[in-house]
Amino acid sequence: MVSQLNRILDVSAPEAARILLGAHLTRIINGRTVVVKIVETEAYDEDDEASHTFRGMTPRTEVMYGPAGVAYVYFTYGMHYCFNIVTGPVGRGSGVLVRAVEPISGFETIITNRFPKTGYQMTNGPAKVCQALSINKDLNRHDLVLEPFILTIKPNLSDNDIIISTRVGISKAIDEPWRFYVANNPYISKL
DNA sequence: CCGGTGATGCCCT
DNA sequence: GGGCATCACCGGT
Repeated sequence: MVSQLNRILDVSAPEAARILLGAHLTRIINGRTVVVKIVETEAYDEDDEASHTFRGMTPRTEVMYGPAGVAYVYFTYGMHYCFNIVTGPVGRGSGVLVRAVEPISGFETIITNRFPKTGYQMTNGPAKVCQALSINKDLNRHDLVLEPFILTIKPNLSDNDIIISTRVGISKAIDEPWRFYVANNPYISKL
């Protein structure tokens, strides 16, 4: 079945990374609702050396080859999760890493999940986002039109409000301009 | 304020 | 067995 979300994100990873800026994520945790706005993204595509899909499909990356609008959650550095949104057509191993979000509501839950961090430090990094929203391996392959984790696309930001730069924390394809973030937003992971 | 580094487990070669 | 789409802390400035 093809959802509206599925259709909107059935584009290249960099295009999807732009579209996803400003989108909302609604996460229901123990009956409490948390809403955040996506403010920083990175695109990863299968002909991209830095992508998990660069060397082809594996059990871990199979989800990235599936329909757009599904969550790809992976575990890294022995202690952190990162959350991606699958993009592109079925058969294309591509996705967008959510690197930073701005809390919109449900502050108490976020504060609890990120204690003792406060303010911008709560959600200005990909693993921090996962901790704040209680995202772990259980949400891998989750369809983001369904509770308890829903993605809502918002009207595109104007180009003036989007900064493009190189990606963070990778050692290959370090010059590709596939990181996107909202201009002047204090939750950005780094300048 | 900034750079270096330890923590810690899973995936893939 | 190497390396990792990270984070927080520590020490020197």
